[in-house]
Amino acid sequence: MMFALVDCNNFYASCERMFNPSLNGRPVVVLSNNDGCVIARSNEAKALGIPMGAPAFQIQLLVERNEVAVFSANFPLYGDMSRRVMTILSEYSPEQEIYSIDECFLNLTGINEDLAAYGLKMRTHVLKWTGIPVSVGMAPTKALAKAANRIAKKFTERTGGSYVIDTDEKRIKALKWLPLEDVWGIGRRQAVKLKAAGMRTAYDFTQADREWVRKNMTIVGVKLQDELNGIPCMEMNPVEKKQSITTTRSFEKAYKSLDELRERITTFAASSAESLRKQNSLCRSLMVFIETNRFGEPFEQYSNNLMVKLPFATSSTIEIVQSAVQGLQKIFKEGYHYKRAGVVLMDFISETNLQPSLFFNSDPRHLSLMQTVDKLNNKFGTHVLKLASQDMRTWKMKQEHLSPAYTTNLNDVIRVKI
DNA sequence: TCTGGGGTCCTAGGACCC
DNA sequence: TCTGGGGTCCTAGGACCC
Repeated sequence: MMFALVDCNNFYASCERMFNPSLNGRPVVVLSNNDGCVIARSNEAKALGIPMGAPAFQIQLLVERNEVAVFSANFPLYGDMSRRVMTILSEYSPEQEIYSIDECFLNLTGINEDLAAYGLKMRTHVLKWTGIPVSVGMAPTKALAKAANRIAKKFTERTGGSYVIDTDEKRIKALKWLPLEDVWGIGRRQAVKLKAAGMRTAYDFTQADREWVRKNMTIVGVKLQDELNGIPCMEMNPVEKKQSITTTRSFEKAYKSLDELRERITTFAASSAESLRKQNSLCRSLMVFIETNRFGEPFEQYSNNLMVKLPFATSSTIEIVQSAVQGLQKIFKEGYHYKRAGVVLMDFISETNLQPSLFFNSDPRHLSLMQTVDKLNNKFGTHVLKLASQDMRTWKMKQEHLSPAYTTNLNDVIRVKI
C-alpha cells in the first residue's frame, strides 16, 4: 500500500493572498464568522505568535503594530478554490478521498514512479494553476502519510514540499522526531495520559504495551499504533453522504425573545434542509439547541437541546422547520440572553430507499415544491426564495474585512490591464 | 463591546427482553 | 451481609479531526 496526504498550506490565508499579491511576505490572518477568532494564519502571522483560535480583540495590538492583513472568512471563495485544487489532484490517482476542505488522501498503490518526484509534480501543478501551495506526504499507511506531510511542510526548503516514508529507517527517524501531541489521532486528552506514562514522541507510543494501549485508548489507539508501525488499518473512504448536517451560528448580540430565536432556528433548519436535499437524503430526526454566552458574564447561564423524532422521513423545508420550531418551544425559557443556537439533522435514509408508512407520510406536494425552490435559488444566486418566517428582522453577521467573491460573482472577477 | 462551525467514531450504561 | 444472567438496542457524552 502507498498513500499520499496532500494538504494546502495555511489554506484560507493562501486563498486571500492569491487574489491580492501585495500581501506576499506580509502576515495574514482570517477570522471566523462574526469576526470572532483566528481560524487561519500565514507563516508570517504564526511567527508573530498569533495563536490559532485567538479572539480577534485579543490580537488587536499585534495586528496594528505589525500591519497584519485581517480578513473575514469568505467561505464561498475557499470552497471554490478547494474544488479547483481537488480536481487537479484527482488526476494523480484513481482513488481520492477528500478529507476536508484543504486536504485529501490519494491512493498511490501501484504508481510506478519516483514518489518524491511525483509529489513535487503535484505541488508544482497545483501552485501554477491555482496559486495555492501544498505539501505532500507519502507512506504505506494513512497515519504515516500524515507524519510525512508534517516533515514535507516543516522542512520545505530541504524537501521541496514532498516527502516519502518508504523504509523502516525513515519511519523510525520520522517518529522519533514527531512529538506525541502532533500525531494524527492523539488529542490533548490522550497526550496528557501518554506523557504521564513517560512517553514523549510518536516512536515512544509505538513501543507502548499493546494491552495498555487498548485499555487506555480503546481500539482506536491500537489501530493507530499499528498504523504507525507500518501496518495499514485505515482504508481509503470513498466520498459518502453525510450522516448528519448541522447549521449553527453565534449571534452578534444576545437574543431574549422566543420570536427572535424562532426566526434563527427557522433559517438554520431551512439551510440544513437544503444541504440534505443536495445529497438526496431524507431525515427522520433532528436536534435543536440553544445556549447563552458560554464565556459567562454577566448573566445566568442556560443551555439545552432536544431531539425531535419526525413523524415521517422528509427533506421538506416546511416540515423540518415545523418540527424544529416545536422543539425550540419546548426548550426555550424566558429570561435568558441567548448567544448561540443550531439545528442538526440526522438519522438519514436515501430518497430511493423510502418505505412509505401506512398513515404518516411527508406531504407529497412538498418534494416538487422544494425542487423548484432549489432550482430557482441555484439559478438566481442564493435564496431568492425562502419561507416568510425566515430572516424577518435584519439579521446580519459581523464581516468587516470581507474580500470580494473573486471566483463566484462576475462583478468581483479580477481585471487585468494590458 | 468583542471568544467559529461542521463533522466522525467509540463506549458505557440504561431499557428491555427472555 | 450476599443480588440471576445474558443478549440487543439506543442514547448521551467524550474524544478526536479540520
